[in-house]
Amino acid sequence: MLSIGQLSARTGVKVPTIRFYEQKGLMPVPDRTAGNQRRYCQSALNRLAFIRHARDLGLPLKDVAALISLEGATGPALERAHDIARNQKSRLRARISKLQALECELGRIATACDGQHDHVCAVLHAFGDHTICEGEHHV
Amino acid sequence: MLSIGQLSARTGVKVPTIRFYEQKGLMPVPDRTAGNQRRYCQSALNRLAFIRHARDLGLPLKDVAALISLEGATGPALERAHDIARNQKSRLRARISKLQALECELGRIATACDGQHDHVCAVLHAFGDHTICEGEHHV
DNA sequence: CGTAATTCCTCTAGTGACTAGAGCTTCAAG
DNA sequence: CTTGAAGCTCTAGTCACTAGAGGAATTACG
Repeated sequence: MLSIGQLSARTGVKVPTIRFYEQKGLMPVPDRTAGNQRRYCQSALNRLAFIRHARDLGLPLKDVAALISLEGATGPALERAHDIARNQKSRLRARISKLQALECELGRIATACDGQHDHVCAVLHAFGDHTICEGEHHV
Repeated sequence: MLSIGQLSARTGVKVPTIRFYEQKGLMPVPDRTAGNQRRYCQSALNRLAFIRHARDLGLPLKDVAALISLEGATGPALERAHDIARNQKSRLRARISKLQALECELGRIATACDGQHDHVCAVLHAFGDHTICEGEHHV
């Protein structure tokens, strides 16, 4: 049986975050000691790792909740899980290509000034001027 | 002189967002009609484009505010603008590489199940199991 | 067994960057 | 001059946490 602090230490998830997940219905309501402190078992550790992993992958909590509700399910209901994975993948891809365009532009901006600073800085101008951009980046 | 709605239409920034920027001190306090409605001139349009562009580049509002305060400045104070651009570029690069790793993994997850659903779905398992991952992705 | 340090509890409120809605007023077109 | 769109202020909600207050329980040490 783990205290919330031990659970936190083993998963890297902060203590208030664990309580927050419980409040949101993502973590099961744990047993309590006589003194009202939470005690967790192995399955809670697995659940928390699941949440953490899905969050690392960028899923919003409601998608995580949807996946949790599918745990142990079989049959066509599982299409939902695939949808979530596929959707997230395309969101991610769109995000990546946008960010790459922005990185490219930031590179241009960062080198736009010769460092002399004896004039109005080109960096500021570049931040302000969308029309300088070679590619589109307002997705 | 533009109404807030016209300014919104020309920049693609929503009306409540413009008011929000004003409240945060990013947009200058505009003139008002006798009936208390905001009226904007060209410089407000430029300012809003500046904010929007910097936001598109991922800068938080406080960095945008810092850049705005440097507008028209010359001399060594402008190092700050370069810092902001450089910092943002490296944040962005880190973010991109993390997202790429995640995309890769999501691809694996999305194809982890044969679509039969007559067993416990591998997608769910893959979401839960960090150890399957080939590369590290908890940056 | 006593006490001190640490961890835990609940609750509220704050973050960032908006977004939504209520309830009212003003403006522009016909 | 009326009507409907667009404007106003203000509050509250979103998401995913995070921080702090004020107090109770647990653990470690002597």
